[in-house]
Amino acid sequence: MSAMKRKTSIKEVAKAAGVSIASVSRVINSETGKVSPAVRTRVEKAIADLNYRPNWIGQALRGQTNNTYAMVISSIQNNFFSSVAWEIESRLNDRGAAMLLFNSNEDAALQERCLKEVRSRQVAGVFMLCALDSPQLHAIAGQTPMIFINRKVPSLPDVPFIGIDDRSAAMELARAILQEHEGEIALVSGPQSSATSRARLDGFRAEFEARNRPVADESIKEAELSMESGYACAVALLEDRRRYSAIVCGNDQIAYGVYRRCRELGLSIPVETAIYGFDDNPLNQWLAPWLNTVRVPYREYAEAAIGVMDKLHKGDAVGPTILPYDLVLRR
Amino acid sequence: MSAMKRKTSIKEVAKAAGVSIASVSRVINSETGKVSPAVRTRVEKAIADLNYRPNWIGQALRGQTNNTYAMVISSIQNNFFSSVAWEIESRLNDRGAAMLLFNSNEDAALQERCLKEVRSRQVAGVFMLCALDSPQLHAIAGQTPMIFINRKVPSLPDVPFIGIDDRSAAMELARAILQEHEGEIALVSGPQSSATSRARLDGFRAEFEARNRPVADESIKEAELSMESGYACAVALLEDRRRYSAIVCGNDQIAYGVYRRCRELGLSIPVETAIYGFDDNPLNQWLAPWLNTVRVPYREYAEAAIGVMDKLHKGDAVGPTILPYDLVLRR
DNA sequence: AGGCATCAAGTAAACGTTTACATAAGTCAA
DNA sequence: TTGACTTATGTAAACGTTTACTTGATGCCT
Repeated sequence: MSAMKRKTSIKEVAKAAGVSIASVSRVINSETGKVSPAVRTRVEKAIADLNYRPNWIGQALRGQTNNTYAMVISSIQNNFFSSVAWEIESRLNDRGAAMLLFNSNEDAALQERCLKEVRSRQVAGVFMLCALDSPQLHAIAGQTPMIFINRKVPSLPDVPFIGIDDRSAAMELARAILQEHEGEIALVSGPQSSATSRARLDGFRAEFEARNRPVADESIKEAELSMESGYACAVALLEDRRRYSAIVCGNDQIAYGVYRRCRELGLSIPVETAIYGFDDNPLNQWLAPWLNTVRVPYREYAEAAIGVMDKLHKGDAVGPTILPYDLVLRR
Repeated sequence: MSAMKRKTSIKEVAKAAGVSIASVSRVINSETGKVSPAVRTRVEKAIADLNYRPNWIGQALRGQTNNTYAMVISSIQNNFFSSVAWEIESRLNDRGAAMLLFNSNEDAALQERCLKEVRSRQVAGVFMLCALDSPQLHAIAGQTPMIFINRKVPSLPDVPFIGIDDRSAAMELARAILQEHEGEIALVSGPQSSATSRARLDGFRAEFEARNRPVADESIKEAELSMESGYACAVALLEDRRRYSAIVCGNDQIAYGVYRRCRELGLSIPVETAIYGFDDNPLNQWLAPWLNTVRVPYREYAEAAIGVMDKLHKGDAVGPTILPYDLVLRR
């Protein structure tokens, strides 16, 4: 085992084929017509014999574009996020690009560290899947093409955003909820530091109030974007036998946590208490048929993200991309 | 917006600080003592002023190590796999390394394409989370440190493997199942092209036969490692009112698909039919409390993977790492 | 035959680093 | 004062590519 063979370089291929490295390069980049058939075949044979693959680092250093993108994701545990990441990765791969994955874990310090790495690596573009506001984010903006997906950062209004209209989705869901439920309603929102969570909570409250059924303050909890935190909020919410006809959550992860607590308390879902989420993790149709939610078009997110990135590379100005959503009511 | 600023290079920092690029380099790599305090402060000021970050590509080209690893994962949809990937990513990040993520989607052609990319990029190491046998895999072995996680490739016995003893886990689970269920038992195994799936099926059958309760051929299906495929197998398995006391699946994803079909048929889980899986996706405790499974220690996988990678870099020979598992019976 | 395109192949510079080596300046002992 | 040693800094080569430019050969036109 021990020492690994040094990788073969273009020089060795050139020597083996008895040509200059320039010719090898020309063959690799298949500039048809710039090289004679005889040389081409000899070089191709040498490449095959030596099992040569061009060293990407050399290529990247020479040409200023390196075909590597960074994806900073706030929680790889979240099936919705990982689905978006995967869709983007697969499209990047289709064009011979690759994706560095970083998990910020919804932690500003960790995101800061990730972004420093990203900056060193001179990537061709950065996808921020739920970004937090932080200094390195500003350093990257204007230096590297960047896209915010699913959550915008208000202090960077010029960075292209891809998402849905969270406020009006929340309002539409709220209308459906009021229609369905006569009883009391609880809200477990996401962290108010996130623009997305704010917009959702805002939409819910606006609509509930407009219809004259405001939610009492003690029936509103602020969770983090995790199952654990959703669970903890549900524990608080459902203590002393208080019961709700519907519990509306800031996203699906929170809803999963709430679900667990309801199960523990023996509440029948969705008969006694209905649970509402947000995002529609693709897993729901398999594992959470009890969950009502808002379907966010993750495949279109990926499509749009790639399209916007291309435009940024061409130097075009790009505004926000607001995609349509669907209510998923599984009552 | 339009044109992005060219990134600042070491040369500009050197000019701004009025020193040579060598001095700047020395400051960056903080070789304490090799540079005078005066120069150090001037350089540090220039770095801060210009918001300079060393270009990783230059560093990588010069030193032969580039601090980037590749993770090729067979299904990012699978929460167990993505948890392992995440644990590894986080550990790599701790040491200032980064991880390229590729999704092979359990498709040999796609994996081939990913591995070609990997080879070009001259990564420091490759983590294969469920590999398929393929030519590029052999090209990488012996050229770049590589580790197989959760599934070995028999034709490459010298590549370090990290996993559990699938056969004996399956046997132990089979014993528990026989003890619990008097009625008929069905098997929905994973693809027999995978060594892991083979070992599991083998373990189940061996134990069932040893206890004189062999599974009938028509009660064994071979699924792919997806929820969809598990569903399709369950459709076939449960046609014409045939019913099972337990359905044993090759992994949790398959079990989710089986679960969906059982739900559609109105079977009460786990009373009428119990479902058994394998891996214990971390999501189970939240969303699939009905699932019995084998807990594979994903955190230890990551720990071990990093440790083995370090050893490979030192040139040490490494054998397989077999970790302990737990039965998770939620009856 | 001389001049001139056309074409294939080679030469060398450049990309941003690190680092072995050279140089210059300072310290100290004799 | 000189020689030897130490220390701080600068110079230049190297890493593996791509590509503008140069060279040399061939063919064609007049």
